Amino acid sequence: MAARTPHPVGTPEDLGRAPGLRERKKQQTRDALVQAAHALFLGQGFARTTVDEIASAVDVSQRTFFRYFANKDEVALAVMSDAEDYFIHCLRHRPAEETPLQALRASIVQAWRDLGNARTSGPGSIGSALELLRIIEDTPALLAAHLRRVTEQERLVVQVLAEREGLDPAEDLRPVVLAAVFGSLLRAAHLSWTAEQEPAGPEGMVVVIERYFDQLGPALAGHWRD
Amino acid sequence: MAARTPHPVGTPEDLGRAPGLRERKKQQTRDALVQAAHALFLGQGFARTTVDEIASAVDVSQRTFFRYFANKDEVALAVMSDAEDYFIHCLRHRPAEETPLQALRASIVQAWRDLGNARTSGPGSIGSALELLRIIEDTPALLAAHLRRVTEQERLVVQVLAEREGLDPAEDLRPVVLAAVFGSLLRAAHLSWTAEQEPAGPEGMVVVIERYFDQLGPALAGHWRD
DNA sequence: CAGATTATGTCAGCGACTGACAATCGGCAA
DNA sequence: TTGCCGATTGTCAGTCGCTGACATAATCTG
Repeated sequence: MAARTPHPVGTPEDLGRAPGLRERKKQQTRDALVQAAHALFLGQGFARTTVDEIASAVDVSQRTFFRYFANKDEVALAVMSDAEDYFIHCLRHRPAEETPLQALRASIVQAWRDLGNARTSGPGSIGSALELLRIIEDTPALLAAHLRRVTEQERLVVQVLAEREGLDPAEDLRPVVLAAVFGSLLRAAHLSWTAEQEPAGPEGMVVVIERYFDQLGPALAGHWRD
Repeated sequence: MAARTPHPVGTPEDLGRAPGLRERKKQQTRDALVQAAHALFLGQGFARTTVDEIASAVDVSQRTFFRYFANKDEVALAVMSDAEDYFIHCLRHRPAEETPLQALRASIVQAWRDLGNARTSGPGSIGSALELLRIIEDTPALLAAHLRRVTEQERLVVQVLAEREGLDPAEDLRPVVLAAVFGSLLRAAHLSWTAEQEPAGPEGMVVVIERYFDQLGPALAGHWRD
C-alpha cells in the first residue's frame, strides 16, 4: 500500500520530503517487476509464467519478489489498483448537487477519460490496464483475485457515499446497495468490453459503460414484454 | 458436474436406470470427502487443513482427492453449488406473470425456505451451506473462488431470464443488467448476514435478503438527503 | 566514520497440484 | 464361473507457489 506508485494527487503526508535513494530504488525495482511480469503474462500467459522468470528478468531473487508482492496475483493486479484509486479520488470530488448514482456514473467516465489522456505506455498506463483486463477475464485464478479486490473497493465506495450524503452506513442500507449495484454494472461492462469486439481504448470502454448504465432503469422496470 | 449430488428434481436422462456399484461407490467417496473436508474446515480453518488430512480422513490417497476436485477450494464450495442449482430450478418454474425482478426475489426466498425445511444435517444440508458461508467470507482464497463461481452462475441466470422473457441476451442488455444487480444484492445480503449478528438460520437469511431488496428502489432514487 | 536500519540473497522446507505407470476393481459377455 | 476390457486407485517423482530463518550488504543517521 505504501509502496504504490504515487499519483499526481498530492497526499498531505509527503510535502517537500524528497524521497531518499533507498525509497527511489525500491520504487524502481517494484516498477520493473510489474513491467516484466506484465510483458511475460502478455507473451506466454499467466499460468505459464513462473515467479522465478519474473524475478530473474529483473535480476532479483524469488524471495525479493515475494517481499514486494504477497503472491503472483498481486503483481498482475497492481496496475488495476492504481486506476481504482484514481476513480475513488474522482468520486470524492464530485459536486454535492449530483445524485449519488449520477456521481458514480460521472466518476468512472471521468476516470477512464483522464487516464486515457495521461501517459499511454509504461507501468500504470491505460493501455496496460486494458490489456490486463483481458488477461484477467480469461484466467480463472486472476479473475477470482480481481473480484475479491473489487469487493474490497466497494467497501470504500460505500464509505465515500455515506460520507458525502452524511449518513451512517450501519443504519442506512442505501449506500451499500448502490455500491453493490454499481460494482456489478461495471463488471458487466468490463465483461462485455473484453468479450465483444467493442471499440478499443478507454473511449470504447466509456461507451460500453454508459450503455449499461442506461439499461439500469429498464432492467428494473416491471415487465419486459410489451 | 456429472458427479454432483442428485437433486429430487428428476433429470430426464436417468429414468429407471439403477446406478451400478461403481457409480454408487464414487458418489459415496465424494460425499465422504465433502463431509470430512467440511468438518475439518470448521474445526481448524481452511488454511490450516491440508489436502492430505482430508484424504486420509476418508482413507484415500491425495491423488484420488484431486481426481474428484480440481483444487482445495472446490471441495469447500461443493455444498454451495447444490443450493445454487436449486435456486435456478425455482427460477425456471416461477409463474410467467411475475416481473423479472419479482421472479428473482421470489426464487431465492423460496429456495432458502425449501432448503430450510429439507434435511438439516449431512452433506448438502442447509446448515452446512450457512456455516460454509461464514468460512467463505473470512477466508480470502475461498472468497475469491466463490465470487468467481457466483459470476458463472449469473450467466445461467441471464440465460433463464432471456428465455423466460423470450429475448436475445446478445441484443437486449436488460437480462445481463438485472442478473448483475441481483447477484450483487445477494452478496451484500450474505455479507451482512455473516458480519452482523442477524437472526440465524435460513429464515434469518430470508429476512436480510428482503431488507436489501426493499432498499433497491430508494438507493437508485434521486437524492438521499431531504 | 561507526552504529542502527533496512533491503537482499541463500537455504531449507511445506503444501498444492500434475503426469506417468502399475495394480486393482467393477461391468459384461462367453 | 471365467476371462477380458475399461475405469478407479495408489505410488512416485517432480514442479511451482510461498514462508521462516539467518547471514550479508546496502542505506541512513548522527
